Amino acid sequence: MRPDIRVRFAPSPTGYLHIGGARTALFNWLFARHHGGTFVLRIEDTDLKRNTEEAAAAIYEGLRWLELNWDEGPHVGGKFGPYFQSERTEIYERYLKKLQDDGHIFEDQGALRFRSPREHVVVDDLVCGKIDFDLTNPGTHPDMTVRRPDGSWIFHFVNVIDDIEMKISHVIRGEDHLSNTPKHIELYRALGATPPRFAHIPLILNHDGSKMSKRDEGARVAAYIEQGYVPDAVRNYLCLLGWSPKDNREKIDIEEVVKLFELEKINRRNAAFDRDKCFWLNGQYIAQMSLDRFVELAKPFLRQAGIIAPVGGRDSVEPTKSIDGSAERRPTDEGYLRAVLAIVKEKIKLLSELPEWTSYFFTEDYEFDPAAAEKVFGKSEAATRLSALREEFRKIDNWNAGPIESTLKALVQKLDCKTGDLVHPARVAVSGRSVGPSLYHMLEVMGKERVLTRFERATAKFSKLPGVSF
RNA sequence: GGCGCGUUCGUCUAGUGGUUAGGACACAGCCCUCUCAAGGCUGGUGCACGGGUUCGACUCCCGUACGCGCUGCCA
Repeated sequence: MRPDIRVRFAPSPTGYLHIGGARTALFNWLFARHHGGTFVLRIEDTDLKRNTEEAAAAIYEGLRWLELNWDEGPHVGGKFGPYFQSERTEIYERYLKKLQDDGHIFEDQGALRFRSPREHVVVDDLVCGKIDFDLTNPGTHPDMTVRRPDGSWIFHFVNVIDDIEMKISHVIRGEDHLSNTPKHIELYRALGATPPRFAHIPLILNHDGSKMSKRDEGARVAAYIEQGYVPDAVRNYLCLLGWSPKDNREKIDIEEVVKLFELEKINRRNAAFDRDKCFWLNGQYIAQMSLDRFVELAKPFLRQAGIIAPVGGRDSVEPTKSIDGSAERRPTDEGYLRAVLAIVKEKIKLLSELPEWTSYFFTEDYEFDPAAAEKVFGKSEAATRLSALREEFRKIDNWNAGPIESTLKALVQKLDCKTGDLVHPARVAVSGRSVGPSLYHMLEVMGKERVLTRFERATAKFSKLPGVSF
């Protein structure tokens, strides 16, 4: 434990959490956890006093989703609060008074400015190394404003004061602040405070190298939540942007990263966000996670799609009307849901793909993809073969993938056709789609009765009007 | 413009004076196969450029180019 190590993530409540901000938060969190220090969340709402809580909600949501829990800050408190800058005015007044008394402040048309000592300032950065800034020229480095005429505060000033007050030991932030750092150090010195250690981490850019702005797709953490990314995967990917375990591992547990993480090992170059790799990593996480975890993550997406009941607590599958108007008989238990999810788990890369991959398991009113129907049932033998397959399936007593497969294969021999000649019609018949999970497992999960019913219906549907488009 | 940071396959990276420059994603081909994936195998593409230093530079130094950031009474 290193109680002296205190870091903070200090976002402005803009109404969303930027992916770059998320990584800054992540690196702060990793550093704190690595050393057993404290991770503080501070909301820098100097500018916008209204709707702060609302705008900050997206930040909380993003951080919680990534499981970057803060030790001090909004909701959890702490002995260095308040953690909203809008509530710290007296503190800033006090520091301003001190600077004024010491002659560091002068008025400029109503605004207050800090008079620079006009010296060289060396920033000894943990990531970038020692950098010498020449602040002697007022033309290139004007005295910074600390308070506007209307009394509102400027970021540089309150940021430094809060870091002093909150006893921040290491400032880990985006490289866009590197050039501001010498100014901040001047402030620390004028206040007689020891500056914290600084670590400026590289920025995240778009894939084409341009700066990622809030408008860019993928800039908001919320977008990943909506698209069905797994938090562990996104967090893992973010770890790899500017940091590396150096042993060629890509998928790496967060506990392991906490163990290995060091600021000195962070890259200095900006990194482009590679959506493909993040997507791939997400698939890896889904394929390798436990079924329990997958079910837990899948439920919100299934609820939203109306596939399972939108109630909290119980996720029973509600009967809906089938095509002929009678109430469907289908399993309403968790077991069926788990069985369905188990066979699509290794197939999907995003949780948002779940509805299209699972809806037909839960309703008789599933759509038939016209292209798939045309391709498979365009051949006149398809319906006949499906009918024959139904007859063979009808005889199966132990309805499991094994017997289902051997029965189908036996019929292939008998009819002297290819496996696909039976598999494809069967797949389209029960799902309406040409792609899906392993057929035999899918049929097993659906249950014999349901499969036979669907086969029958599809046979009728596709043998009636040969040649007519579906 | 000034100041600062950066520059290894398309992208993320390993590499710190002597390597056939390694891995991953993406891409192409093959295998597997009931579809789609997954998995396996194979392949191509890289040290921005120019000077130094050195027996020897991807590795060190200087310059150029390019990229990014800062240069606000934004954060």
